[in-house]
Amino acid sequence: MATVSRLTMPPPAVAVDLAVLTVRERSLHVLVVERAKPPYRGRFALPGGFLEDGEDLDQAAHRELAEETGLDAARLHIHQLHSYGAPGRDPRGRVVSVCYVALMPDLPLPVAGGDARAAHWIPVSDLPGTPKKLAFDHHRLLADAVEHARETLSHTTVATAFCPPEFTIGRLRDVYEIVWGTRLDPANFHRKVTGVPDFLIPTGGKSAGTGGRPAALYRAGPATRLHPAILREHTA
Amino acid sequence: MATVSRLTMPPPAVAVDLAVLTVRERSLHVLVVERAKPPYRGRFALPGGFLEDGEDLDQAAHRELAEETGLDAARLHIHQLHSYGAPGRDPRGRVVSVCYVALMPDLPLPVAGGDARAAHWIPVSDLPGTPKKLAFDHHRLLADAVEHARETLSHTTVATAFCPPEFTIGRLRDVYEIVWGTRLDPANFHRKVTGVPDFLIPTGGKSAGTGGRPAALYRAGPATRLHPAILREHTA
DNA sequence: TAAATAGTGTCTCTCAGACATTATCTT
DNA sequence: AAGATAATGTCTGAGAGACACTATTTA
Repeated sequence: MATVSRLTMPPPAVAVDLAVLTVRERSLHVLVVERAKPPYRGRFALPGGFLEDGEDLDQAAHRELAEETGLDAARLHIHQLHSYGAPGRDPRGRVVSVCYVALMPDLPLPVAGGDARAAHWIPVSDLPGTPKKLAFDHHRLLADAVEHARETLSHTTVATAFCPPEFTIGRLRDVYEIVWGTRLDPANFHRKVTGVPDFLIPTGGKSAGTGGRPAALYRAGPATRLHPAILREHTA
Repeated sequence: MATVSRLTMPPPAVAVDLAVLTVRERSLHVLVVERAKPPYRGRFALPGGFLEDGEDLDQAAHRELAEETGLDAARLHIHQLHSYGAPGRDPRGRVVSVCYVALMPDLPLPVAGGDARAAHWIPVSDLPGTPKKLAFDHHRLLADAVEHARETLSHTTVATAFCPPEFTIGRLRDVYEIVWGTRLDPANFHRKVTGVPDFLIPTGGKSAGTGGRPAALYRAGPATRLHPAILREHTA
């Protein structure tokens, strides 16, 4: 029965979209591209594209990320999040989108041209208020991605994905504070993150002049889970 | 470019598959159906089917669950988990499957016939050892679903989805012990779950004779999150 | 010098784990 | 009675939050 209807209906297209997040200028930003063609011509959209032949979903996500940003996607933290298939979510026809979240440090974007379309960082905080800045239902995809990132920070080590290869504990704390929109006690945060085995590996270096005592530099260690979690709510 | 290749390749079909889990006979079970047609004819598979026209993914999951089990899916805990699109995962051609997890109490299954195919509960513990009892890559889907269920128990209230409308704290503890494969201290568990606001609502009733002191009956309250979590590992 | 950031020490409160004790049923 | 399960009480250790205090830089 399902097979019959599959043969008699126009089959849905499968797309892969990416919510690429970074922390810059003290706020969470998302990577968007300006659409060159209808529908939603000229509007911002999450980067993405249709699944190609012989390609797994994860491969498609990596390919799209490389095409849109010119970055080596293999080194980024990228994870499948959710699929969206509401009828009418794409005016061209039936499209099921598999959404991926990617977290990356604040790197310069390649200029538009070649494979890469014009890509921009826009602050996520601008979005909740503004009415439908993004094409399709990408507003919803982004909201889900941000919420997932927020929750994931507390019990995993992915916050380091927002940081450059070497960073201070203060920069790591900035990530938590900016993504969560809260303030964390510097002393307790320091004690917490340095107490998790294999989370932060000291490199021996010291940070340069930032108007305070130089901080020790760390790189991300092999740990992926935080036990116990770093709590976001003070209400326990 | 993505659009071009989409027009020149056979478009993938989109399917929805369900890992329906329950706790019965002191082990975690999954609902499987016997395949009536090739491929994998006669083998067990997770219930599922192709997305129909004008249907959202969640709707398709609910429809499939109702068709396969005859149950009112609206009252069950059902949640999208992950999508799978590896080339070759279905010998008939390109199929992208969106997998859902459903948790339900141990209810009688409708007999085969009508829309419903022959459905069976099989214990999940039988699967890791046995080589490829399930059709397609449903082994992987099931493993991911079970792992998700295990992790979700610790920080949400979904364990009550495995219980009948009224249950004792001992039955709830059974759920945790069976799904996690561990033993939990009855006294500490009781103190923990009764201390979470809006998790368990006393109904005033008492359990019948089970060879011990009658236990108070509860129903699931409106709480969805557990703060702090119920820990599965004793290693902190 | 003041201001800013890094890092350590300490106190308290919450809570998980261990386990003793009491309560109430079935056999 | 004995055994089983339910529920409460108590102690201890781990850890989060609050915050005082020291250390080391820039302006």
